[in-house]
Amino acid sequence: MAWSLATFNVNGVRARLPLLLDWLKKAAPDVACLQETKVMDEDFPATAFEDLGYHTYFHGQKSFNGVAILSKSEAAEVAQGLEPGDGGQARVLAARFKTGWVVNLYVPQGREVGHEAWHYKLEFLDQVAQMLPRRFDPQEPLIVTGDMNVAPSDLDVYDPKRMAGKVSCHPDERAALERIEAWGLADLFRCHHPEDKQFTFWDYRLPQSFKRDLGWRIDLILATAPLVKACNECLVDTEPRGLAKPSDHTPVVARFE
Amino acid sequence: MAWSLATFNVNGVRARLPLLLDWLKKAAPDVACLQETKVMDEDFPATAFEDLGYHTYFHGQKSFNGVAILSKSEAAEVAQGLEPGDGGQARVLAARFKTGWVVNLYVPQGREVGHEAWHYKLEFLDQVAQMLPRRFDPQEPLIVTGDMNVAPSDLDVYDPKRMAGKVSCHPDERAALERIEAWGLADLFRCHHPEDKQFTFWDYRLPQSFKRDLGWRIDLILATAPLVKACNECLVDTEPRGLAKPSDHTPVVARFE
DNA sequence: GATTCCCCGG
DNA sequence: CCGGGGAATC
Repeated sequence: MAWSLATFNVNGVRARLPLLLDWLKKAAPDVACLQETKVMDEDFPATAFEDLGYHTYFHGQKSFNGVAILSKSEAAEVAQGLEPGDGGQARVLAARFKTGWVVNLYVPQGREVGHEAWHYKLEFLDQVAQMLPRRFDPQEPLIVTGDMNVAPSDLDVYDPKRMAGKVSCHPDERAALERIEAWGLADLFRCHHPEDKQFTFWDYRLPQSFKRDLGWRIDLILATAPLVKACNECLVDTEPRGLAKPSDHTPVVARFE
Repeated sequence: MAWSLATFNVNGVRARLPLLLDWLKKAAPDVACLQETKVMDEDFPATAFEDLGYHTYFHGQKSFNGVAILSKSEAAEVAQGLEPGDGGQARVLAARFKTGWVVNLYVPQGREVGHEAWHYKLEFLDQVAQMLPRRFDPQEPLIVTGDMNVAPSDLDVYDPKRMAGKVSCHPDERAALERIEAWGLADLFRCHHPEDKQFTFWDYRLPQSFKRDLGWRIDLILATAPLVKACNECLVDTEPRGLAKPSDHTPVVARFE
């Protein structure tokens, strides 16, 4: 049976609620992975999503970070956080459905290369790489998705020369992402669009960044072999970024047969 | 020639802009006196009002207070502040039109009876009372309007027993307002509606205050004899308080022949 | 530029 | 409850 999954860094679920609900009604993904919900669990607007027929799973904290999974079908199992730990930050939420496990990540942004936050980012990516073989099997259906805060290649940034060696484009970050993929995950968007310069994030601070398409592709849907095979489409839905009061990110959607 | 004047404590011009523009289009007062604009002069959204055919006069400060006068006709003279002074707070703006002077006041709220801010409120009212005979003639057309933060009588509060002696209902505040009126000003709403319990302000903090009509009449239009005579209507326009994202106040409108 | 929280003031 | 402002983060 066909199904679809989306990832969307909403930059505040509460601030994004009207836009997000409209988008869910239209796009109707079976599973939606949200990042940067920026809300404590007791304040998560669960009923708004339940009204649209979604089960809601969320792992938040005050002010920052926060991840959620919305799903039309109920999860058989849910897991929060990373082993051995993710520094008390709400950045990882996984849920098991009939279609397999879905791991939703909000990878640290890292501030600047060399900054303490950047070392934490590399450590975080490394912990993801270590967690995968411990908990999963690359032969089984698995999605690892979210805001990776890494542009996998120079095709994935608007100005690779200017960004070379900078945060999100640094070789150490790319190597860390490649180690995650090397275990047995493929970047679905890139599988289906090997040449496309298509972004998922446009910085608010860059004037007219979206209009001028000065962006980054850092929101990824990675999948193990069975789901790579089953995936018949993976696209960036650029519309929500163009609406009023947008997130700085836009959703990525994958469809499976 | 017939004309109309309105007073409206907007509680933030910028936050109230859509509602305010809609209301101005509908009600189309020739003169609108705004209080609590809460904006510095360089950030006053003048063009939005100019697009509706208003001249704009404003006297603001950062964060608090702030008064403005919008007028379909140009002012011949404009004066800010009180003599000898109003403590550096932007609470007074006067403008002279062909129809006479209009003095727009945002009287201090006073926090609590006995509080330093309350003494400042009494002092402010006293300064208004002293300024009137110094600058104006009660035989000439003059409007003194705005948020007086005083309910003139027990008819002007939802629960006079509970409010007796409290801020906005204290005898000293009422006496100060009466001294202002005694010089030669009449409360136009009360002239036209001697018995009506009609409010202009409903506190956000009281649950359902507007729905349950738990309010105060503290926004007044006072006029000298020639304009009392010319006034054929004075009403509270209750509609804006019922809309989405309302101010805690609603406009009062007077019409003159 | 746009979140969030926390403070002040009504 | 809601406005504005300031700090921190991305």
